Amino acid sequence: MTEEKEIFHRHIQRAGLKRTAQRDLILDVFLRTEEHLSSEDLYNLVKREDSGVGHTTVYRTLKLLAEAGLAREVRFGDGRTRYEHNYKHPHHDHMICTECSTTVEFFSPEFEAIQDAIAAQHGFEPVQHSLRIFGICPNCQCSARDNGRKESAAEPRVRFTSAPGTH
Amino acid sequence: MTEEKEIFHRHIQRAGLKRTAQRDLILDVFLRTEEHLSSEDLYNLVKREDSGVGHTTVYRTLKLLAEAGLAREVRFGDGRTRYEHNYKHPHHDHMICTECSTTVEFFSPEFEAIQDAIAAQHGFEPVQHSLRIFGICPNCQCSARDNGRKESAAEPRVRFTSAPGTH
DNA sequence: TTGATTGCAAAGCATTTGCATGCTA
DNA sequence: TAGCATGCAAATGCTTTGCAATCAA
Repeated sequence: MTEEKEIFHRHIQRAGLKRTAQRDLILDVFLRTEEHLSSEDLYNLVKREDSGVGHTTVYRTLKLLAEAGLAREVRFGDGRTRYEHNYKHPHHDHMICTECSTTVEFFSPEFEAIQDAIAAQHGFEPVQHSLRIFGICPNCQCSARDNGRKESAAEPRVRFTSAPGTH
Repeated sequence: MTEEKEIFHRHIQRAGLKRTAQRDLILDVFLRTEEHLSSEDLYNLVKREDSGVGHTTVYRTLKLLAEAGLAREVRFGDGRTRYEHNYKHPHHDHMICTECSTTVEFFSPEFEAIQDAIAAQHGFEPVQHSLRIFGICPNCQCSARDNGRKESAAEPRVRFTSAPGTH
């Protein structure tokens, strides 16, 4: 954690920016929270410790953290940007429950290999990738079974709406 | 194409909806365009043929097409929803150029297999997935070389901004 | 005739920016 | 002291909804 702070301050210096109490606090709270935080989530957490910090600053600081390599943007399909730890949290992908939004992180070397192969096949120089598997988590599968499949074919206007996320 | 229209009308009937000239036109234009269209893109195309059609109708009709299984939502990381053909355009993933936004579609059976395996590993019932590989396309790699790497390390406020898309 | 459809205008939302004030370096 | 940072308010951009008028079945 101290290491991350050093990285942050070094980044700030290199970029000709300034160290401030807000930025320090925001980084601190971010580091203490092992979750996928939206700028608003983090804002709420930070506000608890210093109600004077504004949403804008949190938003801007998250971008700064991403620049510094400490945070990484993730998007799960609800229209909001989240951030996860990036430093010493190597690349991984996500599986997201379409029912309860629980997310599981995973890493598959085979995946990485195939991806590079595909990129090469098309002459692309790979930069990054985003893989999200949407599915129903074990928990929600059980609840569905318990509830005895509530939606059969009765409603007047059927909800055909496609599953969340992108394809 | 006639087939798609039948599917659409059948869907409309089944759902107790109504067939309208606007919907027919929107579907028609959509089918004629083999691209990833945002609701606004499609709106602009449709307007050329009937300036009376509103953006809202296009937007709503695209959702309808998705329900009917004719269109499929895709998101490439700029914050806008696009639609691509879904009928007789089996599942595939995308590779997106971070420079010029060119997209290449691809399909990898190995991928599909591994994904199911991963889902199973975690007890998830897979619903769908989204894989996007961001990279630099052959074309842009050349232009970069031609321009002699314009950005070295001179600018006052360096752009560390992370690559587009999610991770 | 009934109820879905349309399209305008306006609301929602998350994100981003303008700007006067406040603070690091 | 110069110039970056802050945070409020307001703008943005895309998406979604309210609603009165219109139209398909």
